[in-house]
Amino acid sequence: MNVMNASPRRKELTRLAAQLFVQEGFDRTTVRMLAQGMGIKSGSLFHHFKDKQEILAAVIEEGTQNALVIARKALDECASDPEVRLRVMARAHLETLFTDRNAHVVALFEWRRLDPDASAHLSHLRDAYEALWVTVIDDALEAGLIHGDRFLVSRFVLGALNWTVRWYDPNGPRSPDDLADELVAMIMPPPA
Amino acid sequence: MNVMNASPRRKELTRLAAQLFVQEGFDRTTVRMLAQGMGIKSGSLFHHFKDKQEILAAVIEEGTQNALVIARKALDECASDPEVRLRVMARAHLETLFTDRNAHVVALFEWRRLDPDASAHLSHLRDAYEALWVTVIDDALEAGLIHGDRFLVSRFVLGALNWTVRWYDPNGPRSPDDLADELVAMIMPPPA
DNA sequence: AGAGTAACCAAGCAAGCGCTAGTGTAAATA
DNA sequence: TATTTACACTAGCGCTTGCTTGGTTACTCT
Repeated sequence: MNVMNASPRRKELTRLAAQLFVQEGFDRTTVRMLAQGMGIKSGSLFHHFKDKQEILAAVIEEGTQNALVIARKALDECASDPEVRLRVMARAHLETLFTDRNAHVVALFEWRRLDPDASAHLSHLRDAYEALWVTVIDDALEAGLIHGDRFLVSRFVLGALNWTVRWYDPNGPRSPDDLADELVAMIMPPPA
Repeated sequence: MNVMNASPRRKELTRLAAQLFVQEGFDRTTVRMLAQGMGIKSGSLFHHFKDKQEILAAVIEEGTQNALVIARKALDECASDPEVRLRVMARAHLETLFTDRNAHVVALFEWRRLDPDASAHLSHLRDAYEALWVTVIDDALEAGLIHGDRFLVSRFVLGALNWTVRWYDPNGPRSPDDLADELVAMIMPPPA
């Protein structure tokens, strides 16, 4: 097997696996389907990945890592105004969600299929991401932009955003940024 | 096989199936696991259900039907004030979500596993339920309680509510009604 | 030219899967 | 009393699953 690293071939296979996992779900995606999509035979898969579980972990890891990087960058680049930061964070969330859609859908809906080791490792990444959200929400609360319990507000906002993958049509009239702005507007009192 | 009706035994088995589907996921739940949980042999399962698919459909149907009944009743019994109706609808949503938790989690996360026929049939139930939401949201918008696009607002609110099954702990300090009130407060301007 | 290595293939094993066929039995119905 | 019905059993068929084994090809580096 390949020594756990991120060979270019392995990255390629991971992207394709993400797509199949979204289409069929992890459990229904057989190693034979994966292999066929990749243009190789099923046995050859295990040269790149130790087992099927590891493919799932690779997909989720990439998605979560990207989300973290993009969110951090977006926050670094924007002004320190709490309202701007809230809007930027929401936009960044939807941006990753839809540019890296497959990986994120897998992360959201197939997380339970991870074995305990992989889950523990990836939980740290996800916690780091959610910590970003909490600071942004805290600032917005302190500035009086929004109101409510910090814990609940962040859960509700993340829920509303994550659920978009269930109904949002990227080919429709609205852009992800549009969506983000509408959500922020919904939880803020109307402009004076 | 039992003639498609809802015998008491079948209801009992359906409830147990819901629990296993939540614990393991539909695909990973084998007919042998179901049978064992029910205290019978795997072959005997097919006296009550035509096939595994039909068990899934039964679970989802019961959950969705209950949600519709409870929401209609709650709306019938409350005043016509848009704010009250919004709050009542949110409370009813979380009430079904957590009293009938297993069935609803299955409905939310295993819907894709339904075959086309069952899906088409159950879609009508779900659409009827969502139609209730849209009227409530419309009234709240018209009364100026909340603001935004009717379509987006209802999606965001439902997303935030549905996502609660991912993090809410019924044994924690907060009641579902509490949660519902907080969500409504979050999207409404603070009391004058 | 020779050694090393990454990528692949053909073949198939052991286990587990959904589901069927045929039978037994106790209670309800005629 | 005779018949039906509801529910359960045993046994296993046919198929798919994740994964392994042993070997081959093509390329790179010395």
